[in-house]
Amino acid sequence: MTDVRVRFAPSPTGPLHMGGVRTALYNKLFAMAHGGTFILRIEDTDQGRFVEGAEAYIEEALAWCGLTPDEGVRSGGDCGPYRQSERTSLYRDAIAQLLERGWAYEAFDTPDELDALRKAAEPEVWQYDASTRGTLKNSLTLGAEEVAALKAQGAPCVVRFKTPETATDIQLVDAIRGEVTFQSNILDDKVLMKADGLPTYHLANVVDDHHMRISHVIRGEEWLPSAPLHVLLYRAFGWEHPVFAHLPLILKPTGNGKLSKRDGDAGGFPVFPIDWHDPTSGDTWPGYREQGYTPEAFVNMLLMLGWNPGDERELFSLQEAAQTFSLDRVVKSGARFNPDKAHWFQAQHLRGAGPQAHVMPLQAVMASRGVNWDQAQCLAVLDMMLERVTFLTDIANTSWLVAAPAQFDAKLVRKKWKDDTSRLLKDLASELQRLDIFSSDAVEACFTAFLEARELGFGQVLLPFRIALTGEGGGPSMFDFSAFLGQEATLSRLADGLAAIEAIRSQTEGS
RNA sequence: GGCCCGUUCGUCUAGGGGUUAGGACGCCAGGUUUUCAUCCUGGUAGCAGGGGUUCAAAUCCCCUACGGGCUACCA
Repeated sequence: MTDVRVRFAPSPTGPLHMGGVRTALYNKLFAMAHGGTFILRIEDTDQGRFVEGAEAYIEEALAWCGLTPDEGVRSGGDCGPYRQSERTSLYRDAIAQLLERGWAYEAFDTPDELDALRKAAEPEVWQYDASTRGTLKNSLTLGAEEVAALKAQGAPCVVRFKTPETATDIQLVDAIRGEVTFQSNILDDKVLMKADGLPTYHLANVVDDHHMRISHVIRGEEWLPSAPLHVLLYRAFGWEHPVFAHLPLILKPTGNGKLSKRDGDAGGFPVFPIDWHDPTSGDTWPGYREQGYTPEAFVNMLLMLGWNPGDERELFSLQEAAQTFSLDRVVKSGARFNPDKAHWFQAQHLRGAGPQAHVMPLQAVMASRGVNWDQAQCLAVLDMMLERVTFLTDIANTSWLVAAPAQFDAKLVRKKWKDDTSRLLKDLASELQRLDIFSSDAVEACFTAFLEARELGFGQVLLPFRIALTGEGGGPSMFDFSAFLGQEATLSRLADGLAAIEAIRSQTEGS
């Protein structure tokens, strides 16, 4: 096999969304699996839709996901420049070649004129194609002098592809879908070069893929309809076309259609890998990174949305995935995105990495909230909490970890408190006060002895103890948590908690 | 409208002529746990419909329906 070279070619018209990230992922994985090269090419030929910051966003998002390109604007490489706006001479040469060989022609029809034609034809669909081009203003119908005159006047001019008049089948073998056939006569004469002198996607794409020696074009299904045009273009140039693989789309979790950026709002999930600050509206769109997802979890979730290894494994690192990834195991149908499953992947990756792995990140998260825990404290908290949370931020949001509870679950208090409960906890407090070493084991031993001496069950004292210290009925081992708080804080929380709870109880009785 | 792609539990999917149609998420139940969560065990639920081909069809073919994409001087 020739060298595998694949590219991800987004256009900097806005933030990359998760569908785009998945396309990049599959490209990267395919390159990794074959010892190939993953290229990032910026398709910035539409100056009208250019968005400031979008290119930087793309690079940063890919980097966060671990999908760093081997070649690209930042990474460099032999086939640069990697921005299409910097490759215009290549496209001009290509156009000259096509014009010379009769595969393209110049057209002078204005957008308004074409719009009018389309309007007039309604409800039929009007196309600029082999059947209509003979009646329009182009270098095929106009004389050479007239064309020259128009150009001399500076009349706007585009170059269109001259689709073959004779209807033939255009067949291509898609690596995911198998054989796909199109009738050539349904194709229209696509604009290859716009009036501003910049190429359209079709031209730039084919020219760059050829010059960058791309072996496999792995892209979204939305490109399948233009694949026959691309095949024709390769033929016109006399180039061999790469292998095509059209990926299924990611669909909305509910309702119809492909996932779009507005869906996140309604569904309460991010659509973008990292936060996007829209420079024109000033809006911020949430990203998976800022939601607390680890890149490994995010990428794993994306991986399984349209691909599977053929066995029952679901949890993969990038390297593991690269070892089994293949295009023929990509699913053909669109995949509805499921936020619940994204959650599950995150929880799996969080726990799978173990407490130690999250010490520094947790320390940073806490610091950003004004809580300065040392590494030992972070580790202790992770040991207690990792299996109870999905995100590290869930820990930061657990307020009783940092401060005595401001709220107590009144219903729970009413249910669990007997008349002697507070008395018991006060007795327990004096026992705890006597401890010289306040470790988890020591607290547990003290507790057990306390219960045995009074012939009490765990539930009668432990749950009230928990409620007094956390305000809630669930959470980690109270022995661990007491040790984490330390003797002084434990006792003061207990005393304050009891006071607050007594207030609740007397209120309840009074009403 | 036209062209192209697709359709297995609610969702992601395995299965490609003979399977009790498998797994995962979710949900429900039980167990473990001082509690919650984790974990374990079990349950729930599916081949879009109709015609063929075949001894035999989720699987191959055709039609229909439905879903999706494209149909710009956007990518």
